[in-house]
Amino acid sequence: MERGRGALGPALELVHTGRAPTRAVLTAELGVTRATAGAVAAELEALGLITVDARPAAAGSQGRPSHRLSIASGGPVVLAAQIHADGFRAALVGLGGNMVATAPGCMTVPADPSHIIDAVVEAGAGLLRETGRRCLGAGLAVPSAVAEPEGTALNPLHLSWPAGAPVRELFTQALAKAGIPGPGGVTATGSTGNDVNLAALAEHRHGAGRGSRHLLCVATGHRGVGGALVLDGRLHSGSSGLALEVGHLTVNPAGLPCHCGSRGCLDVETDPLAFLTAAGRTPGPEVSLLQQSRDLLRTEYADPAVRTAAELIVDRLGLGLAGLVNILNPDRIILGGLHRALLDADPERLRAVVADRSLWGRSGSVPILPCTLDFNSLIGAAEAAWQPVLDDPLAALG
Amino acid sequence: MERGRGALGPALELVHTGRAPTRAVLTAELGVTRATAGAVAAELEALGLITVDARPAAAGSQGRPSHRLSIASGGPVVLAAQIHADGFRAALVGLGGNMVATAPGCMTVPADPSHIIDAVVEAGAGLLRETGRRCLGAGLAVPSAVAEPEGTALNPLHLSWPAGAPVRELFTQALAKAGIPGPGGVTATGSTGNDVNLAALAEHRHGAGRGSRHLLCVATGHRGVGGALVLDGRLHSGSSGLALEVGHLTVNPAGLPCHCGSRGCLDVETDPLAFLTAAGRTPGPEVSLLQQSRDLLRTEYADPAVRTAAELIVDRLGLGLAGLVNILNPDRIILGGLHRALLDADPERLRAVVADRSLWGRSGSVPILPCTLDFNSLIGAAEAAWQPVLDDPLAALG
DNA sequence: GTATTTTGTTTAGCGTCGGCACAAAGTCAG
DNA sequence: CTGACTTTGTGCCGACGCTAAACAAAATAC
Repeated sequence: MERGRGALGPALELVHTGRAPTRAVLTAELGVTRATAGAVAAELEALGLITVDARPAAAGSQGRPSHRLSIASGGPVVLAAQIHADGFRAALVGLGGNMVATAPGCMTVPADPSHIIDAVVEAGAGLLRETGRRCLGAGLAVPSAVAEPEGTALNPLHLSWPAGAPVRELFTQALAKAGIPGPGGVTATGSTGNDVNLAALAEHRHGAGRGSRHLLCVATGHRGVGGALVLDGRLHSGSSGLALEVGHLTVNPAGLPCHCGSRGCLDVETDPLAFLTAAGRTPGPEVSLLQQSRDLLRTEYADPAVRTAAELIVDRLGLGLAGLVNILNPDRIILGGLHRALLDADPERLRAVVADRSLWGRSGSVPILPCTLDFNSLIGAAEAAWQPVLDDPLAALG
Repeated sequence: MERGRGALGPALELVHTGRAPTRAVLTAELGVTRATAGAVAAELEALGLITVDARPAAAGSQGRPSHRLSIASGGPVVLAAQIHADGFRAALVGLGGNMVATAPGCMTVPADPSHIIDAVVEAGAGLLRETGRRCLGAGLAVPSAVAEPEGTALNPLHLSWPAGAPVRELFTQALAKAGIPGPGGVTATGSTGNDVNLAALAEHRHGAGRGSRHLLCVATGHRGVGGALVLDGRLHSGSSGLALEVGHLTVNPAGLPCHCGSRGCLDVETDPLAFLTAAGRTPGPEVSLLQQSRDLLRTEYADPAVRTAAELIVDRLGLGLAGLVNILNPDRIILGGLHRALLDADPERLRAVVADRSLWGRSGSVPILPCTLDFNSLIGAAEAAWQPVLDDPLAALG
């Protein structure tokens, strides 16, 4: 009677990522019969996850007009949270990456991981109480490499946390304490992950990475460079969660010494501090280095010193990206943070450097694109939290 | 009636890789019921791919003794071939990596791709006539990067072929001309692939890589360094087959210039020529550089000059491997060619360098192992040819 | 107004697998 | 030797998830 259990997850993912506006394209995308696609859509609607419009959409073309599929409003949400150097953000996120509610965003120095994670979860619990929405899971992004499968933060550099803080365990405990219900009525087990990884996941699902099968994302925030790889729609974080540490590729053999023991690493040669220094500016303490760099690029790009500095950083970045292209052979590259701003400032130069310095650059260069979600690891944390539901909606909803 | 169609492929793969000696462990590995595992085994036996021993194996433990599953002798084979600088090899390979028949191995300079591929296929056709075995597919390894999905050899450096030679198309045409039957009675479409990639596949299925989920292989033959990555049992060759070009990581900033435009690349700093030069030896023309290097390591490692040279190369190699560990986070590394010999000469030094120079070396170092199949790309070509059968035995056998 | 095209639904049926009872073939304890 | 136990293998049935095919619906095309 109830058809389409195995295809339920893929179907939900298609609607979730906006790739299945109607049952007709759902049929085509899933490669199943119309009967199955119809049954799957009916099942997802019965679960309260999507809605099928009663009236057909505006026709225009020949044939019977199709009914629009959309994310159910008022449907379940997940708790997404992000911890950064100055505090945290928390939000409820529905399917389709819809922000349902956002907490004010506390600005405090997150000295003790346990305290701030408790606060994050409490903020989320407040949002859930206010909105009365059903919560199916929770995700947390931290600015640190996260070891798998333990879920410990190895280098929470900007947070003055102890290395190896058991972030996932703390998060799970806090969720249990706050009584946040998760899949199957049980208290949710939270997902946690490296923020660049999660931001890349967000770009893949809802941003510039949609449709890519081998997506490489590189970004620099305040200090250091982060990378992430999304293969066939799943984050590739290596055998223990520590892959894509791209910051220590050598891009300037005679360059600055790096804490890794080498010199001229991508990490220290292409971050905002390197750019500001190259442009001859002394960074001020008032706003972030990233903000100062962006402002400089926007307002003073005509200044030869600024332009030369930008080109220098672009050349180094291009060298690093070329190295990554040689190793990973992605079909798309998305840049965030300062790298995105540099790409915007002079797209052709960066693409030329990458094509020139990668081995197979001449036989087909990789598209290099700016991120479209501003590398939003909050959305990414939500994506990670939705993953179990996308994998098996029935099991996740009980 | 006939159960176990979906589990047929995974079951065959388990027997093929020697991980399912009996139906009982097949049950456990597949995560199905005994009924299903039994039906699957019966089906595979009916297809002539495996045999179930009539007599139970020696018991020893409590309970009903189990019957041994093994690869059917006299069963179907695939044609595997390898082209190298001095000629080619061709063989018939059964399931389980069993060499069934080997062609004498022509030693001629492969000037024209079309001619040598025709010769390879002719040799294979001869083997098939002699043995009368059924052929289910064919695979060819070439010492060059192979672009996907076109199947063209981009840098057949040692072969004096034109860059971009359509290897797969030539191979497929030659197979059709020779009338080599493939899956479903139709003429086989051949697989072709980069030889290091295929050798890595062989190591994963039948060698030191068995059971690894994130396997990195690095090897140097005569000149240059090749890499390959096997993720969850499938070769990862990137979006267009050009991934894992690991030869141009910088490992010696002040080093030799490389044809890629940089200097101090892994390619020119850790290959046999670099080793021989560092040891103060003038390479002779009689045997290959790889052979000379191996001999030197084996017979004169006591000589301080040789030992120092080896340590120098090991240090550079360790730096390159550490860079790859930072990016790929494999759970195992397998070395071949000279790199394998260097590992054998001083395992601890290489492991220490990698642990020290990789970011997370202290929190768990990667096992670095020598290859056990001598990086046999012939077996790897066979694995690639078997893949369709392993994916769907029924479809492949008609 | 009828034909055509495309979308959606209903019904029947089939293949694959799990569940369960049962049978088979060994070890173990006495 | 005998019976209890443990593990392996098989037969039967039903549930589930899909396809196939016929039918129905709603638009455009002429």
